[in-house]
Amino acid sequence: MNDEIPVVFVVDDEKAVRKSLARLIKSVGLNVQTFSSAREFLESDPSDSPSCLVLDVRMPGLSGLDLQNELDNVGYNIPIIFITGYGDIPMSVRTMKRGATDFLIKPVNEQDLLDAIHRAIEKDKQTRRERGEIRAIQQRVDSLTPREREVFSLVVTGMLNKQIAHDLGMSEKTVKVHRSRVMDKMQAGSLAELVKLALKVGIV
Amino acid sequence: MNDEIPVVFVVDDEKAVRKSLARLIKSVGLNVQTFSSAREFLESDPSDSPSCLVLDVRMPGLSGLDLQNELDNVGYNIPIIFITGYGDIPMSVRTMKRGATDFLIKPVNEQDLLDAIHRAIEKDKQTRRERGEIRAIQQRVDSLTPREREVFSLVVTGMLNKQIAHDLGMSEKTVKVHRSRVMDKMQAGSLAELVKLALKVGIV
DNA sequence: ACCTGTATTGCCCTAAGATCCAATTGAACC
DNA sequence: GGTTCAATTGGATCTTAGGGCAATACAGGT
Repeated sequence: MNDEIPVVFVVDDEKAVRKSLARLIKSVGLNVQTFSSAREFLESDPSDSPSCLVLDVRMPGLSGLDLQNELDNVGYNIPIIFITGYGDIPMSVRTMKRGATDFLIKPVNEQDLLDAIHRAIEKDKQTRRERGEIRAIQQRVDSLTPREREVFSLVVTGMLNKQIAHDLGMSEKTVKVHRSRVMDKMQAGSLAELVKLALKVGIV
Repeated sequence: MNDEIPVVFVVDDEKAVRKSLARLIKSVGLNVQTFSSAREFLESDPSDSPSCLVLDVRMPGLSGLDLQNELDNVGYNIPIIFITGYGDIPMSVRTMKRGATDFLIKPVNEQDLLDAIHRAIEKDKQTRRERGEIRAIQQRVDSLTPREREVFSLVVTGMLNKQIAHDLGMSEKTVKVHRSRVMDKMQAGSLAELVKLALKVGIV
């Protein structure tokens, strides 16, 4: 999934710009998908391969800024490279503070854009790697029963079985059984590993 | 140390700007220290209290951008708010990518600047908290003897005393002694806590 | 009624970790 | 030469953790 060919999404209302950007991006061996509006992009299917978004700031209908907000709201955080012909400093600063990876001005320097794209793709690969790992761990957590989850969260704070048993009002033996299942389901070979897994999914 | 009154450093070559910014910042109860050049700021003592830097981009001698680089190189990462009368988009983007917290244009809107300053101060407080914690943990690690450190790093991977003893060519008994000292010196009440400490200082 | 998953507990036994006491060796330092 | 510290090991004891086997209980679904 991560070794697929990266895709660059281009959203611009001018057909000539789309064509020229697509040609440039294809020339370095990357896949391209173009959209003539933010709406059109929002209605497309999220990509499974590493990707980034090259986005015109000013467009009829939803602007590039609107799209950035919208993607942020739905939690689809793809690296965004803005390109614009009219932007001002406050606009560029706002988008950068919201997490854009770059902000280029038209006419865009080809090498600058390609560099930005490569950085963005790398960044996306990295976040996909991390997310994938978190998801895998979270799935294991989800497979725990309610009781197992309780024991889990207390175990990783360093509490002894005895204390956990007292806290949850059960016998020490029961704690041991749950604890053992937790280690199994979480695929942890040791308490140390279990703690690391817990930290990665925020069960502190 | 963190509950001291925050300090805002102002670096601008124009005296009038310094005076006006200082007056504004003082008016909301913050301390101010002004500098007429980047050099002057670099030669001052780093602050112990939460602080941020309000920095003019264009100045004779070292520019604001140069100062940002220099501070980055020496690892003094104070939140920086740029202000400028002449800046362009690429410049603002470059500084933001390098970690500036804001980039405002002259004449600066007073409320915008104060908002930016408060955000920057909060950010600095946060990084100071985190750094302080890391430093405290690192000091404990530094108090470990070489052998204890070795045992430490193996313990937090989840290895058993027996395995550690074999790996390091010592008896299991010796491992236990080192391990016990590690728990003591690291002030960890349990293996779970020890693992958390190890992760915070990057001993994975 | 029957089966499954979850939760619970008891007893027993082994392995592992924690603690306390005690001792030896070598290197560094005064 | 004496002191201090790091590293090492042994023994004895106690506490924890983990696993096996067996059993009870309850809820939901077929």
